Amino acid sequence: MTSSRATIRDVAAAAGVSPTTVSFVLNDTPGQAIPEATRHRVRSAVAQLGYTPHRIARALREGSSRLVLLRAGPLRGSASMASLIAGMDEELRRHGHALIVTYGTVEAERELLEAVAPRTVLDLVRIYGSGDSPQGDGGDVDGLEAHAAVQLGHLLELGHRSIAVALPADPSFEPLSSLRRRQLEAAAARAGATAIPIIIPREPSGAALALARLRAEHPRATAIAAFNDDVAFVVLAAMHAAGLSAPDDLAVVGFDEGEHAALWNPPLSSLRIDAAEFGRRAARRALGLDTGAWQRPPSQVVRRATT
Amino acid sequence: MTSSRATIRDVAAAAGVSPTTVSFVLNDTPGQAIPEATRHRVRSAVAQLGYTPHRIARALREGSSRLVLLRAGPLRGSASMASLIAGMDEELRRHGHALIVTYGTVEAERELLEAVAPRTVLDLVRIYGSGDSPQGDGGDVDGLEAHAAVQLGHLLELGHRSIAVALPADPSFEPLSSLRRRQLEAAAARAGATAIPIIIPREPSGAALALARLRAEHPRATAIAAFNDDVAFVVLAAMHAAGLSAPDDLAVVGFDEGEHAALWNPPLSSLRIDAAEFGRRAARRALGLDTGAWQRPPSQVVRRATT
DNA sequence: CTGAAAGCGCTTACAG
DNA sequence: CTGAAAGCGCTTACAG
Repeated sequence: MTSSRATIRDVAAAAGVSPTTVSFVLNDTPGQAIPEATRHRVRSAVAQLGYTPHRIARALREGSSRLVLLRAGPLRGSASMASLIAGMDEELRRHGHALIVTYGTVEAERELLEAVAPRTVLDLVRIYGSGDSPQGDGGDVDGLEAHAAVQLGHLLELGHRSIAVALPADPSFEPLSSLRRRQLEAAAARAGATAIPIIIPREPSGAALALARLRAEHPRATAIAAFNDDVAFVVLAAMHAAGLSAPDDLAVVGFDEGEHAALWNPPLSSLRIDAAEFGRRAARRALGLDTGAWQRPPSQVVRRATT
Repeated sequence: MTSSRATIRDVAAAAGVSPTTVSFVLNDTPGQAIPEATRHRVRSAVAQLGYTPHRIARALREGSSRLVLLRAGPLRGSASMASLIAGMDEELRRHGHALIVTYGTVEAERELLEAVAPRTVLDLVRIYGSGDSPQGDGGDVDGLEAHAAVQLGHLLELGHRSIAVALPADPSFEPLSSLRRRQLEAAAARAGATAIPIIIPREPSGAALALARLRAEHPRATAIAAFNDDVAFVVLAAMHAAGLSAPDDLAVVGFDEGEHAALWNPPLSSLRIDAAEFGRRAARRALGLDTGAWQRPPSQVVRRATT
């Protein structure tokens, strides 16, 4: 017995109708008046034969696959990626689409695009950075801006008024790091506080220098809001080397809490982001669906030893 | 001017031949005696029209895409993944294939498989865990086993003879963690040393308990070979809490060095793995190509403060 | 040495 | 209410 997969013709034969009718029933094609009895016969045949449409054939016919490609870019390793992807994947699947995440180079992507012919290509930095509500509305914004406000809010509540914003030196984080800087500066200004951008290189010597300069030029700075946990770790290492400790000399808070924050010595306070809802919304938008009422993205600072 | 993409018929028309001939030339179909002059005409037309074969149509005809799907599984976040993927991607691309890496759930994968119809599905744990040379040949093995031997060798060279093997408690690391345990036990036995497997939970209290038990039951143990950097970090945190320090009380070495090893307090010695060559070989094997002479996978311990 | 024809499995005007 | 036919863009027996 050869068990090659059932085709739409097999279903048609089993249901005593034409492939056309099967297609109409399966796709709920609008404008067709097919009686419930016929629909039922078709569905039974589908179930019985275990028929599932051939996606490649459909893609050839329709011009593209029911697939969405998500370009992770520099956000690749970020902690909230997992929840974002999970949310997006779930929502996409609910609407018959599958998600492909790409981490690779530009050349590799060209091949991939040709091979899978996705319906949509999403750029994570773009969607995460911009959100879909009007910009500059004074607070009820989404995506990264809201998260940045929560991170800063933690420091503000603790009484800090002069706050350094620690950005990575690695240029591959652009345009994300500039965006963050602007968001934090705006949020600080709204609260009557000061944000001081500083660049933190990964190498210990460079980091030490950046830290020393901050201390010298801005002696009133009492806290550091880091671009992400990794930058916070570099800052913490530089502070340790300089005989400084958190939060006494400088409070430090991370962003997009990863699994190392709690393990670090000292344990790092950081912003925990659940991006699942954000992923779901991005998926709906990509499919041209209504995104519904917006809820603030859930994020909160988990306070540990460094603030 | 409509710029819909060129098809094989357009190329055929431009070259004054049939689509059949174009296909034969483009695919170097064996057994066809096409004169160089004709081939040249075809290639010129291809270049002039910027023709590139429609991958979906080809996939429908051939039954599968020229695509390889790599299942990352629990190795998802591992540091050597990036180099492995880069090597695999490069080699695949050289042979007209593209790589898709999947991190998702089983349900999501089903959809994806249907949608892209990959030529091959690779399971990273399986290929990484087993390698392709005969097992148990006493050293000239590849993949994880060779790496484990290098990690242990570092401790052996430093004079350690009773070495704990710190494994994660998370069951999702199976069967990888059992495999590693066996590899390390075998390598230790060959060197006349002892390997002591211990399970390290992620929670501080559990980790502290595991550490205390090790100290009590195996007072002669002087070193710990960790399953990966994360386990090493948990161990280091537990040691710090217990007032122990590395390497004086216990030497600690990580595995598959990530970006946090150097930043940690204290800086962690760890095994650095370059898996690009491994990825290239796995790609060749997946395509049914000769894998060539094997070279030991490059890995080395970067020594820092903990050993 | 080269081409007409069939067919991969769908969807969708079009006709009745 | 339903179906025959065309066609998405390829590849590959088959025939000459």
